[in-house]
Amino acid sequence: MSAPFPRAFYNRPATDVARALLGTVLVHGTTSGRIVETEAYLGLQDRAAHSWRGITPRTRVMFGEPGHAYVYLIYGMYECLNVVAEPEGSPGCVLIRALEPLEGISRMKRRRPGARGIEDLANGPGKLTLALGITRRENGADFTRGPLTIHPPASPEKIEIGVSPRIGIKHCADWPLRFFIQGNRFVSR
DNA sequence: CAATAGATCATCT
DNA sequence: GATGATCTATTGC
Repeated sequence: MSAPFPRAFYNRPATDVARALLGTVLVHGTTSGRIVETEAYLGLQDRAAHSWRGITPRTRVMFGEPGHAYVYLIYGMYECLNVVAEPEGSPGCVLIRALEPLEGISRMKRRRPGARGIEDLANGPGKLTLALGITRRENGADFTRGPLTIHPPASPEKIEIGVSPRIGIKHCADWPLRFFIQGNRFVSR
């Protein structure tokens, strides 16, 4: 596997990072998956973003150095993984919404007993954190160092990027900030 | 198939 | 004290 992306990869607008992450490989321990769906959250202008009001204990990492993880608990039960983008002080981030499982599939199945097939293992933000064993312990982790890392695709590929409004939010519900690999069967519904 | 309810808690008002 | 960047099971056509 090639080296993780350098810090500079993450140091640009959240929408750019969201598109660039499609097709890349997220690795945690012995499990990995190809990122097939992302959403951008912009920060102060974006009322759907947790960081829109400014720094709080929870949103602190999003105002920090790019290339770190922001993991939070949603609805009291599930955790969601975000990649911090943009220069320090600018709180853009990217929610990872779906993965195509690559390595450690038997382990993922064990962590997700309800899943019917490979498609259901990580085709949603709460599912992929369970499948890869990512929890709030990983909040603030550095994607350039590990054990949680993101790598370029193993082989070059051309993908077609689909765009739509984001899922499950109330504010700014019509902003086209969700990106996915067109036609991929591991994208969430 | 589509719609809906329930689980469950950290975070912010 | 209200509110979610969700998922699953269940109900109703």
